[in-house]
Parts: sequence; C-alpha cells; structure tokens
Amino acid sequence: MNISEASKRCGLSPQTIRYYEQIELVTPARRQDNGYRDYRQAELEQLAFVHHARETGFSIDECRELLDLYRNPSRQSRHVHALVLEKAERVKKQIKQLQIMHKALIDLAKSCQDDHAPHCAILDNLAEHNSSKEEN
Amino acid sequence: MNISEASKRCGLSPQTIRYYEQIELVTPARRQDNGYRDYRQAELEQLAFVHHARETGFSIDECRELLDLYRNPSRQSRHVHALVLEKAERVKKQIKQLQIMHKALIDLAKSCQDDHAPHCAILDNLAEHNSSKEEN
DNA sequence: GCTTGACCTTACAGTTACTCTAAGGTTTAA
DNA sequence: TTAAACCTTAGAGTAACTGTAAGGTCAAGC
Repeated sequence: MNISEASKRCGLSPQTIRYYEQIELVTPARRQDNGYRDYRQAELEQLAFVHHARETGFSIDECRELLDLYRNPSRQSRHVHALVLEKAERVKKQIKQLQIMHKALIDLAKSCQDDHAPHCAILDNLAEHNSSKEEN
Repeated sequence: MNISEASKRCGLSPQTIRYYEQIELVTPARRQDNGYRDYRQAELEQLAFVHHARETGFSIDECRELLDLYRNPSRQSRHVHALVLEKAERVKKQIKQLQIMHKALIDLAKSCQDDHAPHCAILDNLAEHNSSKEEN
C-alpha cells in the first residue's frame, strides 16, 4: 500500500507520515522495488494510534511514551493511567492560565472609551509598567 | 545606558531585546563608540510596552499592531478596543478547545483499571480509530 | 513510443518566540 | 597585566509540522 492510501486510512497527511518516520516516532515503512514506502496493517495501526493520541492533545514525546506502552505486552495499565492523569493536570493548568489572560483582556477592553479619540486606556495600561519602573 | 541596565528596567532579557531589534519589532538602539547599544527613555518605553503586551498574551505580530497604535498620535481608541476584543475571543476559543481535551483525558483515565495488568482501556481507545477505519 | 497527470522521493526553507552556545572584542578593578 | 564581567554577532536548537523545489515512477490514452 502506497503512502497516499495509508494516509487516507490513518488520517494523517503523507507529509506528516514521512515526518513521523524521519523523527523516528514510528518504525520506518519497508520499501517497494521502486523505492516507494509500503504500508501494512501493523504500520497503519501505529500511525492511527499516534493520530488519535495527537488529537487528544499529547505531544510527540508523550506519543513516544504511549507508543512504547502500546507495543509493550508486559506493560501495566497503571503506568498508562498515570501518564494520562498527569497530562490532564497540565491541560488544567494551561486552561487556568488562559482564563487569567482572558479576564485581563476583558478588563482592558472595558477600560477603553471605544471611540474616535486617540486617548486609550488600554495603551496607557500596557505602557504603565514604564512609569512604575521609572519611579526607582 | 547599556543593554543589561535596560534589561533590568524593561523586564526583558538582553537576548530578547536583541531579538526584538533583529526582527524589527522595536526601533534599533543607537550605538555607543565601542559598538555597544545605548538605551534612553523612548526605547525603554517601547520595550516595556512590548513586555507587558506579551505578558497579556499578545503574539509578536499583535504587539506590532499595538505598537503602531501606541506610536500613532492620530489613532482612534476603538481600533485598539477592537484588537483587544478579538484577542479575547481567540483566547476564549482556545480555552474551550482545551476544556474538551481535558474532559477527553479524564474520561480516558476513568476507563482504565489502573492496576498491574497489561490490559488498558486507554490504549484500546487510542487504537480504536484503526478498527473503525478497517471496516471500510 | 510518447506524452500527460498523478503519484512518489529527498532535501531544505518557513513558521513562533525565543534560548543557548561559540568565538571574540571591551571595560573595569585589583 | 590579568581576570571578571560586560558587550558583540552568527548560528544552532526547540515543537510540530507545512510548503516548495527538483526530480524519479507509473498508468492511461493517442
């Protein structure tokens, strides 16, 4: 099976598949006589696994860990479980950070007169750090 | 004023200041006789403005727009206001996306037995896309 | 037999926003 | 004069691809 067919089946673009092979995330596909990559079930499974894991938010390095567990028949499910919970925790922190940013933006917007005049409290606020630092 | 002193006053590292100059985000500092960069109030203000805008979550390109407005005395505050509201909207979407991811992760974690056995519903779930695609 | 289009290959540049390193010049103080 | 603490530039590394260029292969139609 050529790469374009594999692409359709695993949901990753051909470029991304080649990229994953290049960074040694997935095992390289064997080659046909003409040099084209040749895909079979085992490789497709790996690729689809990575695709789904990426969609779920795991980084490439995290995918590496997940793939190692996926391929290791003597794994323990608690290890996978721990990985997923840690990831959830990191995502939660990221959400909190963004919520703080969002509030700051809304507060900024509210402070502005929103009219045709040049005076703008948003710009004043962003510049404010100057003045406070100058006090030293 | 040398770059390290400017760094202390605007809150950006010397490397970052040089980087901002290199990508033409801020106007290049004039040079002393020995080739060292020389900072005065006007440049410090720009740098601190960018620092604060970055902390508030604006990208470099968004900072470019904000700086243009900051430096333009005939700006209209409604333009700044619009920029900030759009940014808030994008952040909101990002938060929603992450919340979906977070829920998916928690659901995954719950599905797992979390023990010493190799069977793991998380891995099954991540691999699942395979099976469904194979049905074609 | 030849052309055309749709494949495939590799290698490399571009994206975002820096950080780090190397190699070397300058300044200041002991 | 020498060592520490500055400063300079250039270039590599990070994350995860995407896009492009230059070129080989294959299948179909004339």
